[in-house]
Amino acid sequence: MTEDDGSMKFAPADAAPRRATAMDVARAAGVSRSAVSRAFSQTAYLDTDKRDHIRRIAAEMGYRPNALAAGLNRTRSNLVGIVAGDVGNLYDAQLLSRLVSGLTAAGKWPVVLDGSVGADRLVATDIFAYPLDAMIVRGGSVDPVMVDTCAKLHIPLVFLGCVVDAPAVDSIVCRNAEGMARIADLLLNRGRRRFAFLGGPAQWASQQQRLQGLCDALAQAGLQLIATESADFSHQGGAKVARRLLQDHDLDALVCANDAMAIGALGVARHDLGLNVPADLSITGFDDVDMASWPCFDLTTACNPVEETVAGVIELLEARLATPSAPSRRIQIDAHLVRRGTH
Amino acid sequence: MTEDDGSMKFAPADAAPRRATAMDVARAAGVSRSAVSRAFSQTAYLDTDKRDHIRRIAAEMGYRPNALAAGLNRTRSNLVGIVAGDVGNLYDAQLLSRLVSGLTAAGKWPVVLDGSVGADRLVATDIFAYPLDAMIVRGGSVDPVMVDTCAKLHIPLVFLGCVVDAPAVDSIVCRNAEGMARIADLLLNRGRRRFAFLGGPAQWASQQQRLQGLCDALAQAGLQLIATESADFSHQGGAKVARRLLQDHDLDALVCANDAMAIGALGVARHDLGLNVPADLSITGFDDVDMASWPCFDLTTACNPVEETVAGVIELLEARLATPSAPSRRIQIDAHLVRRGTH
DNA sequence: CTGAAAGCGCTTACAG
DNA sequence: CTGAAAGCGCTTACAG
Repeated sequence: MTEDDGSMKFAPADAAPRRATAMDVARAAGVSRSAVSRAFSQTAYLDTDKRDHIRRIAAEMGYRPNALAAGLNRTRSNLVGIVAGDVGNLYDAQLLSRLVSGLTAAGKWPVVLDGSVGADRLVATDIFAYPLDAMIVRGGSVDPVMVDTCAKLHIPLVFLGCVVDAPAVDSIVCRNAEGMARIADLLLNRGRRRFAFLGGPAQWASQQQRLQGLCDALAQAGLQLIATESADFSHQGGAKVARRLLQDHDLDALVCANDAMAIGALGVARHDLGLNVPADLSITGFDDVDMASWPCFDLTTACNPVEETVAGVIELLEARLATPSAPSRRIQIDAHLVRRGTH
Repeated sequence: MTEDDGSMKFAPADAAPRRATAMDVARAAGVSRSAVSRAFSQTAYLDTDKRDHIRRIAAEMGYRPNALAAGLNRTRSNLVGIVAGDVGNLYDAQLLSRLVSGLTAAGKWPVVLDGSVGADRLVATDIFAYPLDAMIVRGGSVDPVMVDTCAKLHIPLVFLGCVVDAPAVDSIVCRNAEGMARIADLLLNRGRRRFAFLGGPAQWASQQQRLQGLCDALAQAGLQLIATESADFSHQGGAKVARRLLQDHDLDALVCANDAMAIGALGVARHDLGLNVPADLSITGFDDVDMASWPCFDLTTACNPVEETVAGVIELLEARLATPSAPSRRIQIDAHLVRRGTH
């Protein structure tokens, strides 16, 4: 009964309205489809007046060249996958956030994937149906199935947190052992002798390196760890295991594999066990997340610098895209000591 | 000099190796391109043996249908933009993380954008060149330019944190005023009378509603706020402004607009000013981030439930995609009281 | 300087 | 049941 009836046959109410295409703009502007395409190209020749005219009409119609269609003709999609780490982990959350900003600034669009589902399931999803320019994986251990899948699809990989030896796979890692040795030396110089290590999950390469760095530094001083236990890198897990360690052993230094667990341990030591940190006991972290500097924690830790890491990822990415066949690279980042109030 | 010389003319070392296409698989399997396409379609007819044969060869070659090319023929790209909030903010970080998981589970791939650059700049980027199925915006206030841009491109919008009245734009918000009234009632019942409000940036709709809810509840008790100040929703900002408020006024209740600021205020009150919380002073937050439940904080707050919010976003999204022309919807989420140790 | 045409990799009516 | 062809929206040699 309305005036729309005629057209409704062709455009039912529930159809998604179509986005304007170059053809639509060409018709509206009275030019060819090619001219519209050229109006949005940096390199193509087109009369300035004509270009302005086309762009004005396009703006009115809300037209933008469809990147998916354009991508078919190009070699790049500008889409980059990020397999996020455990975002409950504060360091991983900060890293992800900065990575998103860094990639955006580099002209790439980050498609964020939930790494907690595991590589097997990830590989089975249709994210690999998209011609990603690269995949960035944050994780503590290598996923061979991920490496294989990306290799077959010619998707360059950047691993963030562990080293992978495969063609077109680059890595960026922290010098964990050296960072931990700095912490150990600080504590040894302060006179600490009874050390325990509160570690993370064993499959994390960084966890093993941090433990190794600690053990080596202690060995040089003729000491060894009194106890070693593992938690899940979380605040809660750290608190729980720290309680056991502190109750079962007479310690003067509790070295934790990351800040979140150290902060959990700090709460247990001070509030539950009534220990005086740092008078009776040193507690240290690793990473230097934002929270470590809060006055209520003031945590002594080793800084795993996020900005530098992200800059490294971007550098690896751009080099790899420029030269797909280049040999694999590994960037190592120094973790410097951050002396605060808990050692 | 090597046997490869002949082919190198056509494939220079630095060209990105090409991904296998349906044509490549067709040749290898001795079938038509159409057959390959059908082998990967749920609905198309294809002899079972032939399908198995094609899929086996495809697996060997690492072939997957290119989603970008397929997307040209479909109405959906399965790409969804997320304009992330301030990820330094713990609540926003949790929300983003859960949103990524929720969208992935719903078969959508989240492209994460850095909201801190501002809508004007975002709209100018070429992310809108991609035919996004939808855009999810986390933010405290409306960006008209974002709404206009999405409308022209027929990209449905979901606002998360403020209500927008425009066609094909849905919203999901917390019942901020009611949540804050619950906190106020709790404190009034406990006998508090001298209230101050530590708010967030004025342009955030949620901030205004939280303030309003507090004022109304106080008015009903014949009271009004002694002081109101604003910070930036951060821990550090909250600490700084809380110090001023507590030094300048004789308060028995400091109501904060979010948890991060409340935790900052808690540190200042207890450690710097030597106040006894909750004996002398109540401090409350809003959101109930993970950290609020840590024993060292044990913050009384109102829970702004992340899971429920994410479920609501997904529901709005799916309904909108199913019926693009449906009237705009608004979902409201209840913020329930979480009584802990700081009131 | 600009239009018509071919091609990017896929899907899907259309014939057979 | 399956192949050849048209079309999705774009870019870019190729002619003019």
